[in-house]
Amino acid sequence: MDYNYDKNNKESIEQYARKLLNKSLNELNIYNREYRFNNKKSKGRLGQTVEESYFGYRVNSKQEADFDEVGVELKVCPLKNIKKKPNSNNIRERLGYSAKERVVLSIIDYFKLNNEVWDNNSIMDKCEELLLMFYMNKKDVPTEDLIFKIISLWKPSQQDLKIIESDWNTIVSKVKDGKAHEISEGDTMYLGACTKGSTAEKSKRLQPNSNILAPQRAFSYKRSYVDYIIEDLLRKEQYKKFKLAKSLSDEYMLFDQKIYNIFNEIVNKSLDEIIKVYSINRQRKAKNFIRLVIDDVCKIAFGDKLDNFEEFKKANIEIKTILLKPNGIPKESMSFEQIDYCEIVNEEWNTSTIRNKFENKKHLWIIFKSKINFKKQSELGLDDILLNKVMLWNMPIADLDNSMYKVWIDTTNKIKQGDYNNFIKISNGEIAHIRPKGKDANDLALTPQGTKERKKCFWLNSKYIKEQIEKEI
DNA sequence: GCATGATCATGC
DNA sequence: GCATGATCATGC
Repeated sequence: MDYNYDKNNKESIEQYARKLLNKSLNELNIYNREYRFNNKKSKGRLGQTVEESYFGYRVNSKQEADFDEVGVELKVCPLKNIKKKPNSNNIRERLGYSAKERVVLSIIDYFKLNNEVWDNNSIMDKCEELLLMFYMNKKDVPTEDLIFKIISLWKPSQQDLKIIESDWNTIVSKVKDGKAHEISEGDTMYLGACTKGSTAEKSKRLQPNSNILAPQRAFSYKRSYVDYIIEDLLRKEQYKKFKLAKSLSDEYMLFDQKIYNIFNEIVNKSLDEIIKVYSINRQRKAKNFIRLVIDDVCKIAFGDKLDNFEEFKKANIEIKTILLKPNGIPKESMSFEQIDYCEIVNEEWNTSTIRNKFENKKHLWIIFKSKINFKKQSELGLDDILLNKVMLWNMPIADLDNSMYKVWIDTTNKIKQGDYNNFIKISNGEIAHIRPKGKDANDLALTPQGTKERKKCFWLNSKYIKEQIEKEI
């Protein structure tokens, strides 16, 4: 695994960090990664390992932020479980999460602080924006097995910042008054000055405006404030989960009409021409080359791949490209996702994955047709392949509950009996059949019998697809 | 020439 | 690392 992020891009750093969500370092094989630096092990090992082994930079206590190119400081912070309150309005309480500790930002240099004003203070300069990585602390669990629960960039709101500013001023006043030794965490609201050091006595140091030694202290977010941060991030996380993608429809036109309009402009054009019109740059290498070109077209015409739009998610539309032979029969049958052998045997038809898939799903068929006969597509020139038709399709309920049901029940029964070699074939004359689909013949999936079998999936027969295309006027 | 098994680049 | 969206290869 590489340190696969762009240190000049906050979102890239956050995205990379979020790969650890609900995982431990061990699960990503990070802990066993060779240490990039030969630092002696020190306290706070999880944070250090994240910095050195996961992000690949040397642990420092330098003045600049950890990701100083973008002004983001990394903080790896423990959570603890509290008793869940299922009816709470507070997501944190419902999940039973709480901050185990304050978040320590940076050691206070009393002499430096003595000369600072809020507007260019060093603590917010370094720590205004944090990359927070909260993990669930568990006693007796090795650090490399601890699970990260919340990972996000975060900075205080403008409102909070006002209070943090006032807290900062409270602390600074004491230093300026020669009362650094009297500072207490209780003085302030969100931003605290906590003691830092093995014992307060040992850590005592000089202060600028008095001869009395003061305990070493660090700026920190108080535990109660960290609980609020956690709630804030969990809410945002929920929002992310349910956030709708951007919408393709606008006030003038519905999304399907927009799609037809774009594709109608290139209907009867060859792939070659389409690639030129849209200035697409793509190697003809992948087996789903035509599909990738279509995705490229949509990125240019609509700004994104179609399945990223709100309407495609809401209406559950799947895009399929089809290549017809000159006689109008698709060259290939149409494959779907793998069968989960263990899941399908516990399903009932009416609520089964496959019935759901076809009842609640539409397809956007983008149909090409070859001018000449061919054995394999790669023999064809791109100018032999013409865009033929674009249509939305969904499976008629009668087909679903008759032929498709037959295929499903036969498959399910055979899996239950442990017979993986006699599924329905295309020659059985139903609308679909079962066929392998994997990396290769050794790509196996677990069965309810505990054995492993080749991965297979449902395929819609090419003849059936032809009928469905022609049914459409 | 079709049916079926095998395979592959790509994107997340 | 693996599923996906497809096409390729082969045997009858």
